[in-house]
Amino acid sequence: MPITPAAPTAVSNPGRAAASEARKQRIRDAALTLFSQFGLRGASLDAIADQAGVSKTNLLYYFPSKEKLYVSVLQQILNTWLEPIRAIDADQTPEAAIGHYIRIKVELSRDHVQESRLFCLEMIQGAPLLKEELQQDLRALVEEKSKVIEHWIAGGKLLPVDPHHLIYLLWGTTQHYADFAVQIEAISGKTLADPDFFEATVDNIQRIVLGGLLPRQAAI
Amino acid sequence: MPITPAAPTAVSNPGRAAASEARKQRIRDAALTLFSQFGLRGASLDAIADQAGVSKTNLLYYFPSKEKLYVSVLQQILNTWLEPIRAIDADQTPEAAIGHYIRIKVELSRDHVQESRLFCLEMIQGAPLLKEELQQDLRALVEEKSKVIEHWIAGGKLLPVDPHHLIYLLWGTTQHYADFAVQIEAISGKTLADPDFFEATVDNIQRIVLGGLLPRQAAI
DNA sequence: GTCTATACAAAGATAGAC
DNA sequence: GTCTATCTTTGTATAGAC
Repeated sequence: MPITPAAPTAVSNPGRAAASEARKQRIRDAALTLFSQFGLRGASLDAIADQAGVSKTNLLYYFPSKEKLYVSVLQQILNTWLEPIRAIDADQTPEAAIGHYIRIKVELSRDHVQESRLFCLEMIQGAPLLKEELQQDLRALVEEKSKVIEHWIAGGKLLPVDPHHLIYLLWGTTQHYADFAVQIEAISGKTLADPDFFEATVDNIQRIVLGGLLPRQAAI
Repeated sequence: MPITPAAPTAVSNPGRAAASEARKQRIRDAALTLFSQFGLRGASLDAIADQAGVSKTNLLYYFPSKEKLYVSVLQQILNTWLEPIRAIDADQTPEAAIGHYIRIKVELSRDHVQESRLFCLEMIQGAPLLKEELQQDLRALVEEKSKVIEHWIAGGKLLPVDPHHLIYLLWGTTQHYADFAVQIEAISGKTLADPDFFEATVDNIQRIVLGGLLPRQAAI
């Protein structure tokens, strides 16, 4: 047994740093659960510490303040969050690229509900802690992908559409399944955890966005 | 001067009830502002009273507890919120009905940002105070309008689509402009208050949803 | 109806022992 | 690194005077 995770003794214990990081991650996970439900102010350190299985004092040893903890959680999310849009590439057909993007985003809504909700909460509050990064990184990323979409349109592969609004529609529509899951469950009686409902969700969004609702006329 | 709004004397003063209701409404408005930003727990009565221009004690005279106030605010929202979907009617063409619905909902996102956000917050938290009404009224309403959509599909006026998912797409997409306004402003530099941006938003959503993105083939 | 004063609990954060 | 005890602030709510 080379590693003793609970060893509280000396300084340069092998595995000590790892154990410390593991505990920090446990606290972040608990924080995500509570922040995503009640927001920064609404969640208490008491409740977070309880959920993480540590004492409040101990939590404050790892994260010196509530806000530091909150920022630390948000930071982790942003990385996950911008991944799918990065994958959009001019070499793909728009059908494949957008269809795939929809699927990936619905998967995110299924597998990372809490992240989606915390992100949403932060936006609703005016994103005081994320505004900078939105205006820098995200804006640049969207601009880059908008060019790809315009390239498709110029090549006649896509009907004319404002790329920004297309992106907003894709975001809004897919995130809705995470943020409003309660409403969806109240109405449809299903969640994305149900494989059939998941596939139906992806399929319907893809069909509406790509093909539209109105029957095609015979003429061009 | 038959009406003395500030008269603190007797009981059956004419205009007394009206003045009382006006003050209650001012408190509700202030509560909406703060609840929609920080949630039920995150908003303090102190801040709400301050925003409404009354003392905290006085606020508690009109609304005996924080939760009562919160519920009172939510109740008002729900009515506004279900209005647009009620207007959907089988006698319209689907193009007109859905096109109009999109416009109305984007108007809501422009004119009732705070309501949209508070509704979103409540959903994210699992809608503890609204779940009942969602499962009853809203579910029935959606079921009714889904029949209209299916009627259109059966008549060949609409391509086959699951009505529920269509409704979720319309909700998600339009509300996004209220709830994620900060993000949109960070990227596009515009808000729905800008008439051009408003029209572009309505137009693009309508075009994507009704017409789709892929160019029509020559054949049927 | 409105105010001052206050009770009482919860919550963030620190001090210091071990 | 972890714990107990404690300080301080904030926040909901009530009592009672005017």
